[in-house]
Amino acid sequence: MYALVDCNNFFVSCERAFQPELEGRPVVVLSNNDGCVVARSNESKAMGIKMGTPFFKVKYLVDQGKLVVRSSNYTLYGDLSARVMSLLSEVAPKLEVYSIDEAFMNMDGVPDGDLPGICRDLIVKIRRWTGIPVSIGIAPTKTLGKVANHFAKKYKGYRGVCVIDSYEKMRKALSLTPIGDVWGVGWRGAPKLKAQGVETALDFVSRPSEWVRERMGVTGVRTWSELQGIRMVEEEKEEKRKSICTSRSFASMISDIDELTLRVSDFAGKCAEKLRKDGTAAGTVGIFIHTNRFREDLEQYYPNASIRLDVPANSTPEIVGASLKALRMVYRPGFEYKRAGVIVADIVDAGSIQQTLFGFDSGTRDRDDRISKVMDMVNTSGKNVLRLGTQRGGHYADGIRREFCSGLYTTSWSELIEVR
DNA sequence: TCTGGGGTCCTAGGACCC
DNA sequence: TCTGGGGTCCTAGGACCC
Repeated sequence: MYALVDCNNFFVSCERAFQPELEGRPVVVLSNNDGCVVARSNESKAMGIKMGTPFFKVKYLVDQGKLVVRSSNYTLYGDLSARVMSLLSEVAPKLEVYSIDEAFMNMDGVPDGDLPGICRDLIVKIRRWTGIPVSIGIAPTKTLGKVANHFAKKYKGYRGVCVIDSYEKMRKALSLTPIGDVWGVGWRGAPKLKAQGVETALDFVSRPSEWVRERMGVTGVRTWSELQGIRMVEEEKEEKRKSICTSRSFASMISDIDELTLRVSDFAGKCAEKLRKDGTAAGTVGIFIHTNRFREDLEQYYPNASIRLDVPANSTPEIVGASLKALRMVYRPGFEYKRAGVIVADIVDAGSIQQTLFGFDSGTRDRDDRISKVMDMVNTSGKNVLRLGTQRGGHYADGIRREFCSGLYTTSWSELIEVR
């Protein structure tokens, strides 16, 4: 069986873990730039605030004292996530961390009858040791685990743990699950299915597989099988990422190439760091820039460009250099840019890099690799203390609005000094 | 005034090969 | 005017997830 562990309202719960006075109050956490709502407490959900709502639309509630708001604090969330995951790994024979707030425990080998008890104890322990409330869904497939988890969250009677371990329970659960709530269906898929008379997950599995294949392709059939207890979603192998993206929206619009150069350099430097941390190198470096899609009064332009490297690289000078070359290919003056990003792809293991036939570039490569090594040694705190001349005069997150940020409860003292 | 960020997989269609 | 058949690889874009 799988046990899907999902943290309840994770970002809000992290804020509450260190600010107990927020307990019981309507709370939302905002995205970067304090842009939109990305996490809600049960109380703010009950007020009708939707996921993704732009903050300016609910600001009046904050002004009236009816809603508490926090800027997102990913350092804090990452830290608490690691603590929760480490508690899970003590119990699970195999643990797959699926996202910052979610993990699949593969409980194969543990007697089914023991699972509810183990999970109940785990919930209490996680709450006590980290302050984070979690719910657990137990089922033979991951997709059914998701279904079970929904019930565990929704109905208090389950005390956080819901099990689907029989044909009857499966049918019952599917009949109570709207098709749009099924993992893998999505907001585009649901209306199409409803138009064909499929309202619930049970309606869905009652259709023949060919019917599903025609309308939803092979992924649809996978979901269809999983809902009936047939494992189709594979175990995640511990593989490295195939692409890495660092992108940000700007607090205000930018049209100057020099200013864009600073931002793109920073994003590229961050990508290079992530590559080195993974022990990989990228064969392609791409950038994109975007005008503000919400400003219909302004002309829009959203080009992208990429550079193929002769030899995969992960040094800051090489990645930054390629990104700026790509930027110059597509930059056009006269536009107001709101967002930019760097994507590195065609990722390979750093150890397996083949030199070009004649090795013309090996001189600068060695130098660039040494530069990067030193940068990593100095930049241990995650802040760009040491950086290239083209990189911005600070951390890559400069120019990002964080008006409602709570304290840095779990970050180290040296970081604290730097942030102040 | 103000609207996030980081991933994966699948598919259709074009380019190219014989 | 008429103009094969079959295969692979790559890419962009769509859809989905958190």
